[in-house]
Amino acid sequence: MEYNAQNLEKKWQEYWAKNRSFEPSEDFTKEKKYILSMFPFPSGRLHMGHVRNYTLSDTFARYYRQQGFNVLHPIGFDSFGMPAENAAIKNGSHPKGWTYDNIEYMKGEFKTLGFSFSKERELATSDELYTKFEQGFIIDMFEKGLLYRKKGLLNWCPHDQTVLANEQVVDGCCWRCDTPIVKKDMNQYYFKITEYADELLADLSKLENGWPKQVLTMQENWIGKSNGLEFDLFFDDMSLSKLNNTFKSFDVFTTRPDTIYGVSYTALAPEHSIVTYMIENSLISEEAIAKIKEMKNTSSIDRQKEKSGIDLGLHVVHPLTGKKVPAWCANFVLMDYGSGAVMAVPAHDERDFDFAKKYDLPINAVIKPFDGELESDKAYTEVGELFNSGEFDGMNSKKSQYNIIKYFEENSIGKKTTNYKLKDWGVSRQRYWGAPIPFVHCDDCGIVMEKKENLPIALPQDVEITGEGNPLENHPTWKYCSCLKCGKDAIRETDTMDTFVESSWYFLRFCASPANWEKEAFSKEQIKYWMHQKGHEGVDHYIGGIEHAILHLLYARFFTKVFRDLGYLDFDEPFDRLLTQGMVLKDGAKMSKSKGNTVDPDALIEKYGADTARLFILFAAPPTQELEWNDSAVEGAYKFIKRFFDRSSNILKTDTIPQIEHASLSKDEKFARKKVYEALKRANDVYNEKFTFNTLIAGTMEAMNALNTQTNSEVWTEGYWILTSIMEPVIPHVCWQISNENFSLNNLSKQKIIEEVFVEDSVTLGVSINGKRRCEIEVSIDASKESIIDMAKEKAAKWLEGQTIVKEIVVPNKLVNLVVKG
RNA sequence: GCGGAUGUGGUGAAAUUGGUAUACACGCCAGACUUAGGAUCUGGUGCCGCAAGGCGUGGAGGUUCAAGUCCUCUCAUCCGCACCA
Repeated sequence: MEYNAQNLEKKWQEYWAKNRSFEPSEDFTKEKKYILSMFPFPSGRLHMGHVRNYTLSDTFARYYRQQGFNVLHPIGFDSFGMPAENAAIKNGSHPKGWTYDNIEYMKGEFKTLGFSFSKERELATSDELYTKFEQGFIIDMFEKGLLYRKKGLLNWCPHDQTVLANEQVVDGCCWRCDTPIVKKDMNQYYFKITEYADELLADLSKLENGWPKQVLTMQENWIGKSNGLEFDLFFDDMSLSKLNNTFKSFDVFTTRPDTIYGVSYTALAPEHSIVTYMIENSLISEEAIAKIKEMKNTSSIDRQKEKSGIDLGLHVVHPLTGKKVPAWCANFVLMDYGSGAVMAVPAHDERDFDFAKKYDLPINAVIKPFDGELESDKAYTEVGELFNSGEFDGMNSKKSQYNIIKYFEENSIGKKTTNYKLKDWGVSRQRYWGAPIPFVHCDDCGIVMEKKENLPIALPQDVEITGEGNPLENHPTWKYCSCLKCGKDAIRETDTMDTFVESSWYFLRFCASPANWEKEAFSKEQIKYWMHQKGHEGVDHYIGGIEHAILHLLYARFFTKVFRDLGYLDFDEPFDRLLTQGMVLKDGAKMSKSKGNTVDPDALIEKYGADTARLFILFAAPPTQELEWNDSAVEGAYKFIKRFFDRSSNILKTDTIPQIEHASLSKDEKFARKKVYEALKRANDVYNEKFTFNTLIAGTMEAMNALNTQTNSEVWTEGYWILTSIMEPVIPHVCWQISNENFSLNNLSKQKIIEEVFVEDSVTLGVSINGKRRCEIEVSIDASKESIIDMAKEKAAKWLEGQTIVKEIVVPNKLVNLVVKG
């Protein structure tokens, strides 16, 4: 029979659907595996990155099913978000229609790719049922004080007309549309993720064995913990009266308390409250005010280009020396880190040095190298010996930090503090296509939570999406309601939630039995089973792109900890093992529509079939590496499958694996068996530890090549019994076909390794002289060391002439090395 | 600047973790079958050299009987963060 990918694949896809082949069991006594790939946004159709992602998770899922595990391999759609609204504006469609049409199409693509997802647990985060439970969690978090509303300076994208979280600002621009963001003062809801900063950082150590180092480092840097000294700088009398006694002091933070005696000025952020006060009360010149205002309006990128500042004409008193130190306003001081003010030590900090040089401020060195001279043309930032530092003179600067902090604490003039770069997560968005925030604003009662029995607060369908303003705000009736406390007229919150809220708990929702979907988000028992087993917590294999290293993966970790503290679950981390796949490239660049270098999965499947697409993707590179697309290599994958299918005509039909008497076989037959079982060994290694599917496939190809050198049909049959089993996770359709025709599907299960095939009566050893390979010898497996050396000497006689052998090394089964002199 | 990775044939990549470098595949070359081949099968293919032989894992050293693998220095590329006090 001819290999016809299309017919054969369709047949098995129908079979799997009809037999509910991939639904997890509700039997919680079985050992489980939870395999999850990051769910897609329903943008319209799958791209190759998706295909790679889901091929990887599918391969794990199918393998573990064969091994007898109860496997949860769900999929859903991260279906709220801006593109649906943008499409609506462009095409005059409704975001909901656009989204759900796309979902239908993409589900069809999943099917044609043969992905073994659970159909019954499919969800879209824009489903009202999903919104209902999410809003419930939001209310819980508000009650616990983990969600709050405050007015503040926010990242505003003028193009998307919405607020962005800090994590969503990339190089000062919107992560989605690349528009430079501006700061806007407005009300916004925040999750108190900073309350978990320490735990989010500390628990990274629990992930060390399962997560890529790169991701751990990125999260560590993002949280950005630093320890240091915090203290107040007090104004001198003249400054006090200049400020009308409104401010007595301000707070500064430093990680270098050892440089305290070198402080020669202090600098405030342009947004600092003292600077604002001085502007409002005209305490500095018009010219200075204009300059500070300009600093504030400069984008963060431009602000980095050159340091500039204004002398505020104020002085503070140095806490240890009592000397007067000038106070400046400087553009390099950030308002949202620490207290928005710094002590400046130009002698030992590059930024402070640049600024001091520019404005001719004093530079007081207090640390010198242990040996060598201090250079005066740059800041000395290394460890050294303290001088000009009062009672701390002569100390190691690193060690002195402890003593100086202690001195501040003992004298109640400062304290040890920890600062984080991580900010609270701003979650409200001024857009329509998102989950409404379930609160009501009452003139008398303030923010009032919606009652859980009223959930979901669903989106109105009859909206006009114009791109101007918030459609919920503009809707004629939706926002008008009555206060849930006092009954008076009230206004519904019209902001919706950041879509990252949905993706922060979807992996928990998948644990819920569809039978209880209406009733509850998930149950503790279900979560316990799927997320917690054998000392491991979380999803067993989580697979997705590195681009989520911070955003999604940090938020999901935060939610897990919050849900734990709310009593919904009892573990700390959501993902036990994380596999970050590499990008899919073509012509050396990331596949993208704008570059016009995409390959359409649908067209590929139509031409070659899903098995070919899957095989190529897994064979061309290990999962974590970039994958360079190559049309002729795709062709090669197709040819392999075809050969694999054609040669199955050598198999004898059987329901059990043939029992072969190894000793009676010919050399080629023995070799073929050895190659087959080597492939099996390698497969176990790859699926459980290494995940380098390219080598597993190469092993199968080697075994195929070896089988083809002999004609024993029992050896062929055994070979196919095993090879179709280990390849089934990779190229499922053709393997099910071959297995069904010949083995009644009995071989798609755990396979036993037979050790006797690896036992050989002779072995080829390489012979090296001084480590240089010269020739090889074939020796019997039980040959003595002496006889091996004799044989080696004989065979290598040519290279040994006139030489004295000084050392003889035999590495069993590998090589002989003769060390000579002469 | 800080942090994380990666450098192996013409190409994608292997190497049992210190033991015969380049498995497997793509490409290329030759042959067979063919009216034909962008089909199929067989063989060859690291580089230099007619050969003997020599040289080869970004570069330079080192440890070792033995180094792609370990150590030191260095170069290049990619990614992330970045005036974080």
